[in-house]
Amino acid sequence: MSLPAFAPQPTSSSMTASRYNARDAESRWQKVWNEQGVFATKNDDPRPKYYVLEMFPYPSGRIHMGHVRNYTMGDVVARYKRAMGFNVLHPMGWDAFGMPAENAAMANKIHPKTWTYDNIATMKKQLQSMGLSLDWAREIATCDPAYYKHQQKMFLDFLRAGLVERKKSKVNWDPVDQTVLANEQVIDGRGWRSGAVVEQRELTQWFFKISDYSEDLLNAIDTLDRWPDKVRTMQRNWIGRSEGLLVRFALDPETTPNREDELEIFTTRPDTLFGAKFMALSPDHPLAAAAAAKNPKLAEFIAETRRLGTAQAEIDTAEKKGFDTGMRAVHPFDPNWTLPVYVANFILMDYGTGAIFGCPAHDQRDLDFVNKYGLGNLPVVCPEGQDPKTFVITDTAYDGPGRMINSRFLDGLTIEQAKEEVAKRLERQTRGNRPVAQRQVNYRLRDWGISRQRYWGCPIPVIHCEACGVVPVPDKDLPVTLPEDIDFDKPGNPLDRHPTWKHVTCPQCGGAARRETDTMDTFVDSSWYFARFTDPWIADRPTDRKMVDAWLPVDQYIGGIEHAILHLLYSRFFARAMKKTGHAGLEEPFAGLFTQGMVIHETYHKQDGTFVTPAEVKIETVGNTRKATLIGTGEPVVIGGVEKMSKSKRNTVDPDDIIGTYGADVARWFMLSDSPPERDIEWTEEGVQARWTFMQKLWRIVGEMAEIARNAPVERPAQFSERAQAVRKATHGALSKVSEDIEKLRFNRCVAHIYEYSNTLSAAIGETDDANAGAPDFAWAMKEAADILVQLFAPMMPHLAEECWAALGHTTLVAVQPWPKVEAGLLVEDSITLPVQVNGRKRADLTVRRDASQADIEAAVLTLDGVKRALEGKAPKKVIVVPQRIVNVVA
RNA sequence: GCCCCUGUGGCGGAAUUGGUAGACGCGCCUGACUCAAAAUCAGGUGUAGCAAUACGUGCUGGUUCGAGUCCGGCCAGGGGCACCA
Repeated sequence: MSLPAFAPQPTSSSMTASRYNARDAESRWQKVWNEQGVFATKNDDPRPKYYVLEMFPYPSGRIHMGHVRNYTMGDVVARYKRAMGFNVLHPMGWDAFGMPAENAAMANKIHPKTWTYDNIATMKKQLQSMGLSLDWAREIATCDPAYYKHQQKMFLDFLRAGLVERKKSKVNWDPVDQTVLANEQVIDGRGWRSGAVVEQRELTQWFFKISDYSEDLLNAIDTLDRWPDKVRTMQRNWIGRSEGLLVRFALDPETTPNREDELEIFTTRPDTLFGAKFMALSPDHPLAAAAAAKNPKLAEFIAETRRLGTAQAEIDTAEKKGFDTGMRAVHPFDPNWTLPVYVANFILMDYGTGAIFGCPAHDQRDLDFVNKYGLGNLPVVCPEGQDPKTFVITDTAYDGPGRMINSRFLDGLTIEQAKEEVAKRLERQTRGNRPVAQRQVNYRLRDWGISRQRYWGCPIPVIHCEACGVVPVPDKDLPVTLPEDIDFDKPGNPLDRHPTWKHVTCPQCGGAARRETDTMDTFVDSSWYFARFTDPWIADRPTDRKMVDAWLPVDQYIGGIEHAILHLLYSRFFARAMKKTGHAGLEEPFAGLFTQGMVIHETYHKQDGTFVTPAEVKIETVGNTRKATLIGTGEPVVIGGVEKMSKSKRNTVDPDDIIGTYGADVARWFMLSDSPPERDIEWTEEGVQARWTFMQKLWRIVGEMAEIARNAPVERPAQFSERAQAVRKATHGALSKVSEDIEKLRFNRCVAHIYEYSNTLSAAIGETDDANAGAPDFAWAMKEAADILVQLFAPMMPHLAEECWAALGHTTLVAVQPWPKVEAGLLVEDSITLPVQVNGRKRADLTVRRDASQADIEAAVLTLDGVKRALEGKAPKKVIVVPQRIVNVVA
C-alpha cells in the first residue's frame, strides 16, 4: 500500500510534531496494559460478572477485516462494561482443528500441527496489535490435548447417558479424498476440495442425539429474547416441527409378501383422507425391499433410484418416478376401498415413517405424480364461495382453507374440525389390539453425525473389539492423542493407515482390538469452548461447576450470521447434554447474540478480466466520476461491483497494512462508523483517510482544551456562566446518548454523537479568547468536557484515549476509569422550542417555558406570524398540543 | 414453491418508535492560508425556483390533526429453507 501524503511521515516539521503518532503510541500503551495486567480477569472477583465473547477464529493464516470488525465490536462492549463496574470476562482462543491444516500438509509437506501453531503465532500477534482488551491468560487451542481430552471425557459421559449412538446412515462420500463430507462441504454435487462427484454411501457413524431435544430446543427459542429474530426464525425452521397423525393402513393380504404386513404412514393432512388416490413408499422402506425380493423389476427400479445423484441440484431437477408394487392398502374408513402402493423416488426414509398416502387434489407433488401415472384426483376441500359441483383440480393443487366435500361424514366441516374428527375416530378404531392411528409431532431436525475420516481432529475415544464390541476408552486412559508421525502421501484417513496407532488391546477382555480411527466433527470443538474459558486451568475435568455456573451464560456473543444454525444450535444442544452429564448447570449458553455484517469492498479488474488488488490501484476523482489506473503502468482498470472481501476477487485489504500505516484505532473507528453493525460495511480508502483526519482532530482539540483547563479550580464551581453551562449541557447530552447506544450496540450512532460533540467543543474553543479563557467556571467545564470526551471514545480508540488522558494530566489509565455519571439535571432544558404545524405542515417555531400550560401554548401559537399567514384569517378548528413535542393547528 | 428481511440525497446512513425527513460522515462546490500543492480552517450542498413557495422516504390506495414509521395491494433487491408428507 502506498503511503498517503498525510499519513504519519518520517520527515518532521512543526506541523507533524503536534500530530498524534499512532504507530509509536499504540505499541507503547499496549505494553503498559500488558505490564499492569489490566485485562486479566479474576475468578474470585466479587463484582457482578459480564461475559462478552466473539466467535473464536480458525487459524487459517492471517486475520482478515471480518475479524477486525468482529473483535472491535466485542472490545467496545468489554471496555464499556469494565468501566461500568462489571467483572468482565473477555477471552480468546483458536478453533484449531480442521481440514485446511491437512490440505496444507498435503500441498506443502508441512505437519498440520506445525502449520496450525505457526498460524496461531502470527494471528495472535496481529490481534495484539489491535489493542484488544483480552485476557490472554485464558487462551485455548482446541487441538491441544489439554483441551480435547476433556472433550473425549464428555463424549464418554454422553455415551453413558444415552446421548450418543452408533448407527448406519446415508452420508456424502468423497471417493478421491476418501472421507465423509458434511452437507455444506458438497458444492454442486462435488467435493469442495477434490472436485470429485460425491457418492451416497451407507456407513456406520457416530451420532449425537440432538433430536432428543427437538422440542426443548424449539420451545426455548422463545426465551432467547436478546437474539436476532432472524436467527430465531432460522432455527425454528431448521427444527421444523409439524403436528400430524400416524395411521396404520391394513394391506390386502393377497397382495403382500407377508400376510401380516401393514403400512404405517405419517400425515399432517388427515382431513384429506377421502381424497386419497395412492400410497407411496421410500425406496429404502423395508416393505419395498420385501416386495423387491419377489419382483426383479421393482428391485431394478429401486437400484436405479439409488444410482441417481445425491447432489442437491440433481434432486431438485429429478423427475418424480414411481413403481407400482402391486400391493393394495385398505382405506381405514372403508374396507372395500383399496389403494395402489407405489415405491416412489421422492419419499425420504428418514422423515416420518418413510411412507405416505397421496392426496393429489391438495398437494402439488402428489398431483404431479397422479397426472403422470393416470391415477386421477378427487377434491375434498372446497374454497369458500366456490360451487363444490364445479370445483375441479387439473394442474394446480389447492392447499388453502375451505370446507370438506366428497368426504362422507366430514362433509361441511372446516379443515381443522375434519382433522380432529378423523383423529378421534381412528384413535378409537383398533386392529390387533392397537389403535389404528395416534397423534404425533414430527421434527425435521436430524441427529448430528460427528464421524470424520480425518487426521486433524479430536479422536473418538472408543475401541472396537471382536469379542466385546464397542468398548469406551477408560477415563484413566484419556486423552487419546493423535500420533505425530503421520504421512499424507495417499488420500484417505492417515490414522487408518498408521502402522501401529490403531492396534490396541481391549480394555475389557485384553484381546487384540482396534481403535476408532474417525475423529470428531470440528463443530464439536466449538460447542463448549465458551464453558472452558471460565476455568481453562482445571486439569482433571472439563469444567469447574462453580465457575462455569457463575460465568455462563455468555452475556453478549458476537459473530457471523453464517453460524445461525450450525454452531449456535450445536452449542445449545451441548449445553443441555453437559447439564445432563453434570458438566454445567444451564441450558442456554448465549443470553445475548449479535450477528455482525460482512466487510465489503469494490472490485477492480483489468480489460482482460483478471482481478487486481486495491493496493495496486490508484483512484482519481474528477467531478463526480472516479477513474482507476494501475499504479506504475498507468493501465486503465475497470471499477467493478462492491462485494464481500475474498481472495478470488482479490478485493481484500490486509489489516496489517492499515494498522501499520494509520494505526489500529483508525481501523477500529472505521469498523464502528457509518454502517449499522448488523449490516455490511464498505471499506474505502477515502473512508480510512477521513477517520485518520478525525483522529488527528480529536488529538488537537483535546490539546487545546488541556490548555484552557489549566485554569480550572480543583473544586467544582458553585455557579456556571451561560457559556460554561452550554458546554456542560453538550457534555452530559453526549454522555447520555453514547452510553445508551453502546448498551444497544448501535456503534454507528455512538460515532455520530461523538462527531457532533467534538464539533460543539471545537466551536466552543473557537469562541474562547484570552479574556474569557481565564474564567475558572469555564475552565472547569472545559476540563470536565475534555475528560468525558476522552472517556467516550476510549472503548473505540483506546490508544488515542490513553495518550489524550495523559496529556490532560492524569496519571492513571483511562482503561481502568469508571464510566462518568450523567447529571440528569443538565439534560432538561428550561425553555423548549416546539415546531408549530398548520394542517401537518411546519409553519413556525414556538419557544416556551418547559412547564408552560396547554392553554398558554394554544394561545401563544395563534399569535405567531407564520400561523396567522397560513390560517388566512380563518379560525382554527382545533389545536393539538403534544407535550414536549409538537403543536398542530387544524384549520 | 414456502418463510423472513430491506427499499430515505451523488454515497454510507439518522429520524426520540405516529410528531420539524435528511442528524453525523464521505464526496462535491466556494472562500481563507500558500509562490504553489498538500494539510488545516470557515461556509454551502434533497429537487425546482431570484424568492415566497411547491414537491420529496420504491409504486399505489387507506387510517390519522399528523405517516419514512401503521394497514391493504403491487414492484424491486437480498437472505434462509426446500421432494419434510
